[in-house]
Amino acid sequence: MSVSRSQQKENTRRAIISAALAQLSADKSFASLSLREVARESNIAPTSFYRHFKDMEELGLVLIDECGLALRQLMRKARKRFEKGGSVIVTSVITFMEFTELNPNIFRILFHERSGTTSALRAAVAREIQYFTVELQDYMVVKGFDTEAAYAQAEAMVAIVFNAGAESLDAEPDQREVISQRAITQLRYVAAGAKSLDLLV
Amino acid sequence: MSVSRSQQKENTRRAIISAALAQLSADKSFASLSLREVARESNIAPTSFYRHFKDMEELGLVLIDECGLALRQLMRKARKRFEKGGSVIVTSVITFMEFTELNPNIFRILFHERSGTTSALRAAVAREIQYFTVELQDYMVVKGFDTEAAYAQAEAMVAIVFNAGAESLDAEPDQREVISQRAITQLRYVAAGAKSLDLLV
DNA sequence: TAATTGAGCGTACGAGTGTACGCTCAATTG
DNA sequence: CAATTGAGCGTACACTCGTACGCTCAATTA
Repeated sequence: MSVSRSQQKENTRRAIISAALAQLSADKSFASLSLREVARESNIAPTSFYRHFKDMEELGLVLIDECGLALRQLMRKARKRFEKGGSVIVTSVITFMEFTELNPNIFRILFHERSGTTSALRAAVAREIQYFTVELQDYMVVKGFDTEAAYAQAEAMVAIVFNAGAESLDAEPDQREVISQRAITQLRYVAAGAKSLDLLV
Repeated sequence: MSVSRSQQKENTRRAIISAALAQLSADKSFASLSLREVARESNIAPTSFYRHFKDMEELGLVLIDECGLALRQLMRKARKRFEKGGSVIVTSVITFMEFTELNPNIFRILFHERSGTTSALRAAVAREIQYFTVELQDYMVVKGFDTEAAYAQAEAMVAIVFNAGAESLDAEPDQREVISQRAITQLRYVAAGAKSLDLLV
């Protein structure tokens, strides 16, 4: 009945990570989360935390990684959806808004730590968003934009979508549809503007 | 040589407010600022703080108000500038980027508390940004857009400008120009897109 | 089987927190 | 001039926090 040692360690590690994610909410940011709180929630002694992470910052980086992973999966999902037909913009916004509704805390941690107090976390979040942006940029390049115009367009779109996501976090459920529709309109402005001002050929 | 009592009280109040603002930085958010730290910096006893504010949240709301005021003054400045001629978009972006460079902490508190942990502060920041957006919306309505299209356009522009401001906070000085130029490009996309898709007449 | 390893625990410490309570003493009021 | 008011202070208390240290005891290794 004995459990392998490394297996057990991995279990505890996962327990810590999910304990941390579970505690994050609208009223509890990562910065306000203490090592002891995480330890309590994962049913380990405070000092045992150090067997897995050097400090809270290291845990934070892992959390951001998890969130980034979720974001990348989201992108893949959106891509699959609109490859089956339908408007790229509409599909992307719908997919993204679904995501923020189903995993508000994952989105929250990204959005909050983006302007957070720990520069390592800020950098990590910036990297994840950059990844997201570059992916979109590539798509625009294929459509015939030069790299700079494609990046500007992609960045603007990401800013708009994230802004809508943030707005929806505090909004009443019946406002979400309005927010989505507006984001779609805004993305269309960007797409149409970029096309008329900067599309080559 | 005696100083009026209410005068003295107001002085201390101002001291508390500036002490708080002075302590905020890239590494110190309002949430991580303690009552005792503020008291120390303002040269009063911790308990004297309560003679002026019910708790830190009340101070936070006042700080957001101050920042909102600064933001509104900024808008007026931009307006004056471009009424003297020149591109509205270019002037606005330049004015805004000047602001974030000269008062990084004021911008930081707004940007950070927007996704913060205290719902009252989040609401207060949202209100200030909303004010900013509506002001821009009015301008678009005058240009001939209907109210909804004008709001969508204004909101997108605010999201883009704030995004650029946030980016510039962590950027090297020589990157600021690139960020500004990109923001200008992005705003032009929105303006051109909105014009071609939604402009009446 | 005997020795080693290492995850997890309990204790303990110093530092920092918010705030209750009661005092002082100068400005204000009557 | 006497009484009242209230900003500011010091003390004190009951927390929470991160983490240093040394132990245990099951899984692993040799």
